[in-house]
Amino acid sequence: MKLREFAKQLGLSPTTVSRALSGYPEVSEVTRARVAEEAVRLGYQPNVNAVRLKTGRAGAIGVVMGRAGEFHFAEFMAGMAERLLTEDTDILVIPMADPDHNDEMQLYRRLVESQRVDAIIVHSPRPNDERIALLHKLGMPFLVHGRSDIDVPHAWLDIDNEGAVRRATSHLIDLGHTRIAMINGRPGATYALHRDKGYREALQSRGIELDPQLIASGNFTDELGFRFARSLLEQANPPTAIVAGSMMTALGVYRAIRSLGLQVGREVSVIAHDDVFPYLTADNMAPSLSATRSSMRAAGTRCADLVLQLVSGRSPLDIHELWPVELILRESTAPVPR
Amino acid sequence: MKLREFAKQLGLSPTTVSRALSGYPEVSEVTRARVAEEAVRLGYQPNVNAVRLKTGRAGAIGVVMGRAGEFHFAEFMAGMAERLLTEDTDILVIPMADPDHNDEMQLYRRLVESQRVDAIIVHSPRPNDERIALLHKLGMPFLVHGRSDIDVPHAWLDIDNEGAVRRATSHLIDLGHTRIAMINGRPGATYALHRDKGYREALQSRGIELDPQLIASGNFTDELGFRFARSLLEQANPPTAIVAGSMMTALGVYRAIRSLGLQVGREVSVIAHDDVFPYLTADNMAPSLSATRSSMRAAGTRCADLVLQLVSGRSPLDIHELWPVELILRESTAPVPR
DNA sequence: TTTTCCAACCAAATCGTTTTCAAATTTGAG
DNA sequence: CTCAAATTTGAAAACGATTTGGTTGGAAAA
Repeated sequence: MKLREFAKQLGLSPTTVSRALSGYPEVSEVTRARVAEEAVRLGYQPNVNAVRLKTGRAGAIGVVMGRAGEFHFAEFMAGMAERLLTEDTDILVIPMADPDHNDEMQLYRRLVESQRVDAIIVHSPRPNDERIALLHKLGMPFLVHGRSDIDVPHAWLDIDNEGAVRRATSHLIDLGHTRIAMINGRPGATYALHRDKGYREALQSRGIELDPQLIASGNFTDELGFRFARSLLEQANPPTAIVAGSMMTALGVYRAIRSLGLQVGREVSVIAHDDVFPYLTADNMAPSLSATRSSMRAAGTRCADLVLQLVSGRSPLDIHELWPVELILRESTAPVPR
Repeated sequence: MKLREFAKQLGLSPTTVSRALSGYPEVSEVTRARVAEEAVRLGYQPNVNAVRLKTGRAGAIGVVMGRAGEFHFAEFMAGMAERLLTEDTDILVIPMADPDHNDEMQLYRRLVESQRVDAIIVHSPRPNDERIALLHKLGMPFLVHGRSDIDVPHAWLDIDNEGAVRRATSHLIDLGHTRIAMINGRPGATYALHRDKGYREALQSRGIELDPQLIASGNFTDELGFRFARSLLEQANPPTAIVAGSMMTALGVYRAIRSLGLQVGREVSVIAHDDVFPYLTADNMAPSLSATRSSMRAAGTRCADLVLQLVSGRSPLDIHELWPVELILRESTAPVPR
């Protein structure tokens, strides 16, 4: 059913019908009601492609998906989806070509030029992130999920990674731990730097010297958690506490501790960062896992919301949200054993 | 840069340029080369929305995302993305409104009518799935990831859930187990039925009577695995083996077994289904987990491939792929203890 | 030399909307 | 009751590509 026929059936012009449906003021309320009603009855829906061509709006926001199947991704998307449900906006998932650098810029450039999206969400930015510079230059609205130091105005939403790790580490120090290991994400991303900073500050402010051996970084896999924790615990002068970057690494860490006949929350304390997954909860681990917690899903919802605001004209300059992270203490943390 | 200007700069008509770029034969090779080259140099890219309006192709395939943040999702998508990278096709993620039924049908109907996608991938179908009937009726190309008994021709790709569980169960029986518990997915989906069937058949063919108490079903969370395994193992006449529906439930099952002072691969054997996640591998669990394995990512890639074929005219009637599932034995399975 | 054919190109119609500008109708003031 | 102002409606021009149905000029055939 096209606008043409639909309008004819109503005995109106396409103009009026279009206006009635898009809520323009210059159409009488009685006509509008009739049009709306008949649209439902006859099942008229404007052709998206025509609308998009005419208005120049793409009706979609783009999310570039990394190659490594990050398990955060689904949650973030689910959050976005929740917000966009009522909106007439789609989520476009763009596969990231190669980890190769040049290619990635090319990808963004082409995405912008193809006009398939009204805005883009950039994940895991680096302190000096070219993507941000590029998108700014190209004039494409975008929201950064995470933070960047780059000297280009941009909207962002991030969680307080630094504060989270600082508090986690501090709390372990309060419990008497001094040898505290830390598993970070892949180096490069700002959040990894922030976590590192939080960790260092906590140690420093309490006069504990940093041992570089106690820091690892890499993808958030259970394997990383296991290998690193295991190798540390086997060494002389092992850590008595471990700050894990994610739920998955925490699983590996738990396993490593157990595999050596030690007990989590006894010989070794563990705190992890929990993005809140429906299928794997910190509370359910054994012993239950103390965690810094921040909902990935909520972040997705809010990001979608902010992007919509961006698209409808809000300045990126005043969109800066730093979300606090809660520290939830459970059984995996205990005073350092004497 | 629009076609108009671009053509003018080349001293050609829009017609010729359009044809040159879309590979039509009635343009000389020398012109085609020149056009292609200049397009890159001047950065001309056809406006997607105009192309879509004119051709009626949406240039996207739709994936409806369930509300529960399934962790499979990201892997499947990553697989799709891999295939679509070189194609000029996007992935459109459609949030599923409500678990409410009517609403879901409405969602699909509107999705089709809005012409935003050229094809749809339907996940976790039920034996008699209305969505399939609807999409068929509406003439929208679609691929079912999973199987359905519905009497409507459709393309599908599925893994051999029945065979997988049959083999897993059989193997446990070979090891001497007779009380074998089974954790299934949410009832309703065909795959859950298939798994159930595989389980029952294995028992029956070996003359073991089925105990309904030993079967649980629900979302694939670690919590389900834990609660169910724990409650069973505390009962009189506990199972000596457990078939877990997913990696996450397996985690819960491991935890339950340990929490009772028992050992996985000693007192209790475990086999799970592994969709192959980069961040959580069966091999890394402790003890390493015997699993029926089938790559979700590979399924995504192949589904994308098949959908592209569907869109370009291949009949859904001869697209039926049943993937075998490997059974990989590791340390979590052992002969029943005497 | 004339005719036919083919390769290479182009003008203009089209896809289904939105939106500008103008016309028709209603309302309200005098 | 008239006329201007305000309210509703419409006709037609976009939006930027693809594609139908021609031209054109030159080579091959007659």
